[in-house]
Amino acid sequence: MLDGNGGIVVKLRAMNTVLPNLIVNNVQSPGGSAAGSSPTFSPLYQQIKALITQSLQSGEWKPGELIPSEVELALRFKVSQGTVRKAIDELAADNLVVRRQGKGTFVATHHEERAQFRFLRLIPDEGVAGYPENKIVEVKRLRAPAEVARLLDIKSADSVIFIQRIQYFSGLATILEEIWLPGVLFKGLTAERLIEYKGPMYGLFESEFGTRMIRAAEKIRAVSADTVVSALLQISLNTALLSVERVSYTYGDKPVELRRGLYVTERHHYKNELN
Amino acid sequence: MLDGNGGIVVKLRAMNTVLPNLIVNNVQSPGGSAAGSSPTFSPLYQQIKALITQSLQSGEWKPGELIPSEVELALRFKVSQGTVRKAIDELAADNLVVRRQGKGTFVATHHEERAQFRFLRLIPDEGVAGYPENKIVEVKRLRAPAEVARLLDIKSADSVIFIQRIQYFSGLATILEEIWLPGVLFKGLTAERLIEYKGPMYGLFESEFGTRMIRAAEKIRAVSADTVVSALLQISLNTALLSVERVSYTYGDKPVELRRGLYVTERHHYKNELN
DNA sequence: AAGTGGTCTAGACCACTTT
DNA sequence: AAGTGGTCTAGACCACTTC
Repeated sequence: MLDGNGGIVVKLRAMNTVLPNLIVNNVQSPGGSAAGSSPTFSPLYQQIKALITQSLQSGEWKPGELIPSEVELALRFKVSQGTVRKAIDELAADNLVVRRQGKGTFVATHHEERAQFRFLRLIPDEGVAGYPENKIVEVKRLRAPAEVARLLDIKSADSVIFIQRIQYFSGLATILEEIWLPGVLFKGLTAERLIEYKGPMYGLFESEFGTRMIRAAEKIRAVSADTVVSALLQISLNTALLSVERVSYTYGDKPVELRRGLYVTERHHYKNELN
Repeated sequence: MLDGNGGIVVKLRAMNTVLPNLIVNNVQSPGGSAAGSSPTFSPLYQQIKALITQSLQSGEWKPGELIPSEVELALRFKVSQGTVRKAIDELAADNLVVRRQGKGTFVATHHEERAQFRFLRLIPDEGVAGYPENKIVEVKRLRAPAEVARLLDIKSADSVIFIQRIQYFSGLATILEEIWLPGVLFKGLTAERLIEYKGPMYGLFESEFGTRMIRAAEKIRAVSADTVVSALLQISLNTALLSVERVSYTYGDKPVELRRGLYVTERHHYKNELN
């Protein structure tokens, strides 16, 4: 059955008992346009990527930690270093890990300068971006409103945590934000924890609650400030504001945060790069 | 002087006269921490990428056309196919080319379904996105205002083309847009050309004026509709609108378009993915 | 059957960091 | 000196498209 000298060896290796869950490349009998070309095919490096992602999700390697070297992973998965390399390339492109030449590959974390502005796109028109002051207005638990439950993919009966906060840039109230989190994932989250914690909220979620946000989708609109909002942000009634609705996802494309921000854009703007 | 058997051969090849402009890896004499580690170093695949980009920019291969195969390019540049492959991988990630398995690699073009919504991020809240109707309000030539000249990196004395248009989604005025273009690059651009041309404006720019937009940076704010704007968009005075200021760039990070859009976000939203 | 991009391997050497 | 990721090569085979 040996029809090559390189590729087939790999397939046999991948088929052995060390990693029975690896799906192997389709080896179709020649000439057979056999019925149903298997739809479950996936390249080896994608399978390796999925396995590494599982280890990230399970916490085998925690945010900020060093993961095994490419050589080690290649031995572990019984594939070549090049295949592991391609898997890690994609994980790095997805911002799940960070490569550092000479040192190794690290699990990405929200506790880093470079990660700070990935989810905070409001930039001062002039000067450099600073991290805002944070004022927690309210924290409470309640049953999920229908719309919140729908977007978080939970039941309406389930408990959610609601947070309202104001962020100040250079002392000026600039962002009014309302956040909904699934209660089951953020059990010990209280106003005290939020107030005492300095640094980005996603850092807190990652370190204290084991939930890491890896991507988000935003819907942006322009709205007018009503009386409640204008009082909280200390602006005139009917001031035009950016409304930013965000759904954040963790591993497995699972939605774990719903957020609505109202941004004052007198001296700031939302920055977006189209590539 | 032969201290290896693989790598050094490549370097010698790269050093030959076929491509004198290729910068070769630093080959430092062993033991010599020689003064001034050359700061102009760049990996081979980056040099290949730059060479291919030059050919794209010069029009050797035009938008929509097939570029030479990886094997051909490898022969032409006297490097391995793998190195060409990595260069093209990055060009594909930058949306400068599109790979199609079994067919080849094509120069990206704005005349494609998939490219339509790369620069148009306003999405209907419900239903599927359709391409808007276009109404040209005004086209004129004038000397560049100071701010426009600054952003387009031209002189204030230089001529620019100003376009004002309204876009209708499902018959409703939704986007009021003002566009400034460097006069020298868009000589024959008239209201007639714009009106008769069906399809995306960037397609027209690419096909008729040889200027291809490859990326853009946007600044988004919320503003209130004044009397002029509310009349043009047929909305109430002081309606909150999205203001989207865009600078678009062509090859070599050269700014070639300035655009300001005012978006009605009653039934639409600006969609953004944070990765 | 031939040609294209896509995957996978194996091995060499380079650049950078730490010991 | 040893270990890490980064670059480059060479060759095999696979998947897809076209002739």
